[in-house]
Amino acid sequence: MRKGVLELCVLRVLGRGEAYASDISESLKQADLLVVEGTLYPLLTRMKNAGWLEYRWEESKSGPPRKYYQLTETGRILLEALNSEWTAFIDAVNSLKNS
Amino acid sequence: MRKGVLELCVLRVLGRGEAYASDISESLKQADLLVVEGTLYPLLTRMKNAGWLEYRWEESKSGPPRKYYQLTETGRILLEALNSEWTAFIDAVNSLKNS
DNA sequence: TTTTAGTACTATGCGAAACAAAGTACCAAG
DNA sequence: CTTGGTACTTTGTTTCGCATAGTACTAAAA
Repeated sequence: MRKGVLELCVLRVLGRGEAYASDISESLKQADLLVVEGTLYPLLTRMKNAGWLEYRWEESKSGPPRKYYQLTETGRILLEALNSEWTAFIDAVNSLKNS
Repeated sequence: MRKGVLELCVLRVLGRGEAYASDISESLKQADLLVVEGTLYPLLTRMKNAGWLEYRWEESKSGPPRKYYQLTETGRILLEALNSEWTAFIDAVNSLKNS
């Protein structure tokens, strides 16, 4: 059911500031949106390749270095666009209830 | 973005009474949800095979006979379940906005 | 009567997305 | 130097929306 909406979710999370995969995963989890590694990592790569995200490496004290992602200008514009699309979509689906 | 939600849409339309493919297509179109033949027919077949829908043939005066679909009991139960899932999902995604 | 147009359903194949599973690599503690 | 935890990568599978082409039935035009 959530297919295609995860992009919006990731954009919304990153709209609050930069984060690396585990941060994002944790945010989604707290919103009751469970996303597994095999979904999140390829998704982030796709979004980066599309020019919506960029990242910088940062060393970690407890493990390998992390990719900290943040929105690009394009990503910010897309976020606004998807926000509108999302509300329009909800309205469309909900208009089918009853009547 | 609408992946996996089309099922719910079709269930909602059929929740209002039996209909054949073109009826359903028209209802979705009026809700601003454009669905093409190549999507709708396989979807109806999948849902029928899953036991959520059943159909009866009816002759038409202007063309080949039509499959009039209606919800099965299983389909009605699923509709209720997906309605709940849908609102929960909306809440989850919207909880990511701001904060 | 044969052809054409419109409607309804079927069949095949493609591409993208979510996911599972296994693997690589880095670090710290024992 | 092995073990466990963390972070990212790679590969393959399944499902779903969609495009495309095809079959079949009816009615009206040529």
